[in-house]
Amino acid sequence: MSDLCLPLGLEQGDIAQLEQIVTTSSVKHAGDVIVRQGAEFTRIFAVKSGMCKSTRVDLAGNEHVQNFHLPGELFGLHAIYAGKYGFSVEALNTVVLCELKYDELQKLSSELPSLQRQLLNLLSRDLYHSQVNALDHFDQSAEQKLAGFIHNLYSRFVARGYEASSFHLPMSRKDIASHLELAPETISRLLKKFQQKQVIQIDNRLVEIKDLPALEQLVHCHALEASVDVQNIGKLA
Amino acid sequence: MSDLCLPLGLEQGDIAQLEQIVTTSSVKHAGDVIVRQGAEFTRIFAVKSGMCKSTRVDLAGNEHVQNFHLPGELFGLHAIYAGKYGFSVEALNTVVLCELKYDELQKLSSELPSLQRQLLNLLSRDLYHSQVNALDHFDQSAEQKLAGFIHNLYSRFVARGYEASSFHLPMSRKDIASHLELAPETISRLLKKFQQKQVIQIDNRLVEIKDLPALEQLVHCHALEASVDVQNIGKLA
DNA sequence: CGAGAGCTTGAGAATTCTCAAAGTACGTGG
DNA sequence: CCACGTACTTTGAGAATTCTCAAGCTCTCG
Repeated sequence: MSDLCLPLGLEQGDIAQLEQIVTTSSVKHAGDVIVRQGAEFTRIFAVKSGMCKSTRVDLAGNEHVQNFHLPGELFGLHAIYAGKYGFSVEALNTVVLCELKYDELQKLSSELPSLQRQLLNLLSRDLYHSQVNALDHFDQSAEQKLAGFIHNLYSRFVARGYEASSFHLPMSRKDIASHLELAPETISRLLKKFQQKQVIQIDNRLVEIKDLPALEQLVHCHALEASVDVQNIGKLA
Repeated sequence: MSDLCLPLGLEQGDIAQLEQIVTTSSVKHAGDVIVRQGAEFTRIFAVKSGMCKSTRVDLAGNEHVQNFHLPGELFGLHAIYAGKYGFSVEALNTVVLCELKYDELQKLSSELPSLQRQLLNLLSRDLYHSQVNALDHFDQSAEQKLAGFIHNLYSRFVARGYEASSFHLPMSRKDIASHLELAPETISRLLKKFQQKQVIQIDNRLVEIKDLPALEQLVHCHALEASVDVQNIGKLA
């Protein structure tokens, strides 16, 4: 449990101190707002189970889905600097959370060097992901983005030890579209296309990955497309 | 100078310690590589003068310009977690840099609470920018992106105390295009369009902002376009 | 002054979006 | 337990932005 909630890699005694001092748990249900954009920053959160989405209303008034938070993942670190949250966070299904008060966490970290190092590592990891992964998916086609999204979810489930060849998407097509900056219609069309290529099976919000190598090909290599299309002409016609 | 190189907001004595222990300076020239993608992480850098660009070769082998680094800005913090740099950094013109060895910085920060806090703040600030600003510019049109880019450069120059109503762009159109994920031809066409609208004056790589409110309108509001177009039909015909 | 990189301009092509309508799932109340 | 309403999803057709390719121009630097 401490592994889920605080993947901090601390020494045993330090973990105990951390949990006793700064951690509380809470349960949220689909649609519950956990954090409101612009609210004062007091806590960081860790997802123990369930899934959340972070959304932001931009300067032009449009809402964007920034990310989805899976079990074992943290959110809120971006708000340390500004002192307020840059996103709203909402539960997509039933979610169990850890909450850590940042002021207590910071105080404790000045006493525990391993905690301090770990905090810097966590921030840096988020920074790395947000700067590097963003670029890796930047100029991709809609097809590559969606394939990358499904594969990314798969990888994150696997990394947490879940058997993830099939999983539930608790978010709407519109949420996925907003996250990838595509139109919901495009998501629909591409999911169907992937299914026709036998790469995935999609039944409402349940995804099953039928051909992982093909999915990985879709992410990186546009060239696959033609050959798969040829293979499937017979089946579709 | 310490203000430029280390905008850390530390107490006086702490600044002195930091500078003496971990800081060295170096000068680079246009085209010099400062950091190579994938190289072992040892240092973070601060730009004292000049401009750099961070680039990354993605998994598909395409190079992207991640960001440009202006005087007073840091780079390298993303690499703490992975232990290696995710980007190559190259000087765009003559650049003076501060270099800080991270292991020494970390050691010092466990002795200086204000430095520790400041490190967390800096990481969080980068994270905030990379997560929030990325979203704010995500689904914008090419026009909004480019206007936003010019306005962002302007703001960063102003924040550092420069008189920035006109400034030099040391990067190529191709670099700008790559940074905004547009084609270089699109950059050319839009710069010309902005000039025709009398929003900026562009002469090769020198930009002059002629109408700041109009530029800000371009960033946020697509509606302006029509009216400006109408105003300029006479002039263009 | 010449060579090469960088920039501009044009025309046609392609991806993705928008709008509209029909179909489907889910939760609530009868 | 079924019926209904609402929200979500799918599908289609046409429209729009941005890209690609190609050619000519220009600036810089040796």
